[in-house]
Amino acid sequence: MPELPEVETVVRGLSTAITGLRVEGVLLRRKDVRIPFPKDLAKQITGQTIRSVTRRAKYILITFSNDQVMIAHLGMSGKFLVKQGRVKDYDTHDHMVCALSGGKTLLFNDPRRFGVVTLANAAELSSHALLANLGPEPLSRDFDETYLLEVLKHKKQPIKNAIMDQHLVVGVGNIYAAESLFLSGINPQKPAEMLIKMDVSRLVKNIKVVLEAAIKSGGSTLRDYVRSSGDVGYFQHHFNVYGRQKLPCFTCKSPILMIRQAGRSTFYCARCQK
DNA sequence: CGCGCTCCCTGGCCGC
DNA sequence: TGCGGCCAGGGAGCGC
Repeated sequence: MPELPEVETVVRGLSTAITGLRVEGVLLRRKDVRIPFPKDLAKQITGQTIRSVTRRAKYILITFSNDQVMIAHLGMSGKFLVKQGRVKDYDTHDHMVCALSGGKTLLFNDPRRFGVVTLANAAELSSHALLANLGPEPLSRDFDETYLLEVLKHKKQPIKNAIMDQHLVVGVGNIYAAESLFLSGINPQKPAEMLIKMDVSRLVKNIKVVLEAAIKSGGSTLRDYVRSSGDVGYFQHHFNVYGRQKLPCFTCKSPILMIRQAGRSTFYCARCQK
């Protein structure tokens, strides 16, 4: 499901829905997703109040009144759902169920189980193994032309793979990598070190443009992705290349190509992207 | 050490 | 309709 805009959308929805509520009970319906749930998860958060819901990269951070932070990642298919009332019949993939005050129920559902739910102390959060080596936030001022030029220097890997590397910049996944390279007129196969300053400048700008536009649309809804409210996102209607193989480029009418890079599908226009 | 490949897992869709 | 194959928004780990 999620790249940065989808995670940001989930975080905003969750923040509104559950901030200030108290955890009345936790049910784990299996012992792990991608990694085991902490053994003392229920004990650590039961009775605590949810202080905030924030984001770092594609990780959702739920901070409790005892300074425990739940670090959650949605992987490919993870969802947080907030329901009014207590849930009786669970979906097969409802792995974590949190009963909250106000009669609300928070569900973590993840069919493919590539997601993560774990805990850390607030004070040790930034040095936690999952968060310690992440690159800058793409929408922050730290992500600029000077930075990207520097980290792409001497990188021979294709530019698309480079911008999807979370150590280099976070939040850019398969969709938004393709879309930002299209807007920048850069061939996704171009070795990163071959980008000239103007390419890098455009790429930085367009990564920000595309992510911000997607957040405004509530993210992209593909397949069954829904926000915790059950609403869907709309940004998929703005794709220029993603999923448009063989269809005419909106700019030049030549067919969009689909190739495979590092095991992932890449979509681009060979005429517009050099 | 930098990079690509494989794998984790389930489900939906397509073609036969 | 049933079934096999292929694909999927992520990322860790391994081997070259």
